[in-house]
Amino acid sequence: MEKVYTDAAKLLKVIADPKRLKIVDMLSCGELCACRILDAFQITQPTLSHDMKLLVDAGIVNDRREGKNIYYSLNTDVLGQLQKTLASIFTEKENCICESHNCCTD
Amino acid sequence: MEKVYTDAAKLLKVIADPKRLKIVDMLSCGELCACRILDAFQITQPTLSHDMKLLVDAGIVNDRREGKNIYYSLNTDVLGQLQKTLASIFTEKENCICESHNCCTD
DNA sequence: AAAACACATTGACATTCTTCTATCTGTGTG
DNA sequence: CACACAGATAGAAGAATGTCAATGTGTTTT
Repeated sequence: MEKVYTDAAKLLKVIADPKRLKIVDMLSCGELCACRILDAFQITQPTLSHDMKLLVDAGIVNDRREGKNIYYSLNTDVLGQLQKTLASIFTEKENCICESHNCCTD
Repeated sequence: MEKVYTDAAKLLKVIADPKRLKIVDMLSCGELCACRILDAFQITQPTLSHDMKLLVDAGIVNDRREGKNIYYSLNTDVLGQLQKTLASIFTEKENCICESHNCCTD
């Protein structure tokens, strides 16, 4: 499968979850430490840790240690790029990704 | 979990797959029948049928029968709305979804 | 140094997703 | 009407995901 699709799908898979979507929304207002995020959910600490790892590994979120705490923030570049990719997939255009892959020719 | 997130997550889960992302991209260039889509992939007919059902059930794709064939097309409204929701989740704004749910207050 | 705190990792279990084979349904054709 | 064709549905097996309790790791405090 073409890299455009597999790359975008990997990112989408990570945010295709209400919990992680809410985490991204929270982080869009600024950096937050894990404990603050945990407060907003009814999940155990390991579960949040696992979700944060998915977000960080995907490059969607950055992490930073400050003393005992880990602070998370959004990687807006990655999210911005994802939005552009989706726009290009959702809409027909001159430089349609579709055409460049010869998937719409008769 | 807030409806904004669960609703968006449902849509994202459906398109968080390279195959279905490519299908959406193909459809962005115009209506296609199932057999044409099937040609672009190395999957069996029931597998495609299952994927198309996910897309149709999510409201992302419309289906229409014409004789023996089923024609699929994009529901651009749903995708447009999804893009707006994502934009509102990814970026901090006056009317941040986040704030309206009291998840970023100290 | 020992204890406490914040978070990560491990391992297990249940759920969901993916994809297949086999079969069914609806539509047109001889 | 019988047959062929396009696609849907059912059922099953394996893979991936979500979540937890238990434990490990790094950091600060006493």
